[in-house]
Amino acid sequence: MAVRRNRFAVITDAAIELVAELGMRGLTHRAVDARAELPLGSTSAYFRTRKALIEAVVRRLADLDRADVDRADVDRADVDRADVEATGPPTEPLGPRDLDLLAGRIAGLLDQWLTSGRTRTLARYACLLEATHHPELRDILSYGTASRTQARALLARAGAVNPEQRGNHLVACVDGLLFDRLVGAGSLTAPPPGSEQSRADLHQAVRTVLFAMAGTDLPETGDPPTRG
Amino acid sequence: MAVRRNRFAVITDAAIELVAELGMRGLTHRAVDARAELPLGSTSAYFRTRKALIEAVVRRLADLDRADVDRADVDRADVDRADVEATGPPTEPLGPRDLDLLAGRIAGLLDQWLTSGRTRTLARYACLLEATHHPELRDILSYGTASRTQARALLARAGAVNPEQRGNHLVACVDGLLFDRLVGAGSLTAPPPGSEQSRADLHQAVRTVLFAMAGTDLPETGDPPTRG
DNA sequence: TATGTCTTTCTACAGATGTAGAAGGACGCG
DNA sequence: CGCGTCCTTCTACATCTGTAGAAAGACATA
Repeated sequence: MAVRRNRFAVITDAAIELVAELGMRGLTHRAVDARAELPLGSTSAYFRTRKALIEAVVRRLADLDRADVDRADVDRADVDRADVEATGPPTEPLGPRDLDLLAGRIAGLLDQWLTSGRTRTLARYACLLEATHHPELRDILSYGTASRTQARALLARAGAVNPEQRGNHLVACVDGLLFDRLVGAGSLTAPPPGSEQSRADLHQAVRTVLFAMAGTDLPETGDPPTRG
Repeated sequence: MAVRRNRFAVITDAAIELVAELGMRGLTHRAVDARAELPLGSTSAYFRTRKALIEAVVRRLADLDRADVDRADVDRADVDRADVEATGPPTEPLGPRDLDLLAGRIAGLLDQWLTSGRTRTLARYACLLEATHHPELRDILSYGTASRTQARALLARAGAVNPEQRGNHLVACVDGLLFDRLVGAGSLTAPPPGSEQSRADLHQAVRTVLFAMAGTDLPETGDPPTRG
């Protein structure tokens, strides 16, 4: 059983790499065998049909992502610790300083997904697109569920006008910023990913959106980020 | 020549449909023939290699999208006509009313891409992902170039602090909102696409982001959009 | 009408792919 | 040790796919 569980992980991880590097088209039983350095036929034995293989990949991605978001736990904990003086009840409203801190943390998570986690992020988007024509995948891929929950709670605490709606908008916008950098859409002018400048730019964007969704005026910041 | 040009359009359009419905994996020479109701082998004759076929699809998508964005021409023209009294030079700063108008227009364009243009939008995202591992595609797919230009100009006119940067952020966020609705990520709670409620929600989101990026305070609006 | 040049259609074929089942082997249990 | 069960590996095969080239047809010009 332990061996079997391990095999599952080995296979799905190799599959994720393939999807990230070659797209959904590169996801074949034999290719996974080769990538995972398993004897030919292994993947086919574990996941008899291609659909089963894809589902396994999606499941794995969903698990990994959920763990990521939960671990990051953008709101809560440290924030309360950050402004210690306001150790009120959890409904204590978030101030601009808190939002600033949160923006930084969200940007950090995104940055991680763009650098060390780039493979998984690419695979995730590929699967999201795949889920468009395979509805059963969408149920597995509870995409953004964790982040959505956090965003709503966060905005509620910040006193946003409509936390449910705004939470969705926030997640969508932040995902947009992520995707934009992922595919390097504005590659001509954009700073190289992982650079300090890229990080700062991302931070700035997240900050702006977060404050907007929270319905709070942006506080004056010492460094109006200049670029170009 | 006219015939040939027509064939190109027929083939690439059929290919786009396939990509939208089945993903990149569904894009094969023979499948395109079938979909376009052309004799078997036609697509293979026009685009000998698969790479050539993909490039043709990407090229077509880029053309169609550019035309869309240019036609929409979110800024300019009507806006100047809208507040007639301020028929100043084109550098006349945009006021909140103008931004409101523009937000509505952007939302309208997005709505169109989500309903009647859904096929093309899906295909575009598939190609964007494909461009990740085929750099040569990225050059063709000048993704968001037109919209980015418009966004920068718009924000510059609105007096944003850093139009270049903010323009990119705006486009990224708006694309995020588009993608979110496209894949129906929050499908459980989201209103059905094309509905009036969906449109209103989208409008609200765009409005918020636009004002944030323009660095302008949101004016009080009579209808604080409630949902849920 | 004969000829040459395109375009279009058809055919071939090597290799990849999805899927199923047989063969082989480890391992615990009587 | 013999046996049954599960996991693993190997093999088979029908189908699909990419790609190339031959055959057939349209069409203008001499």
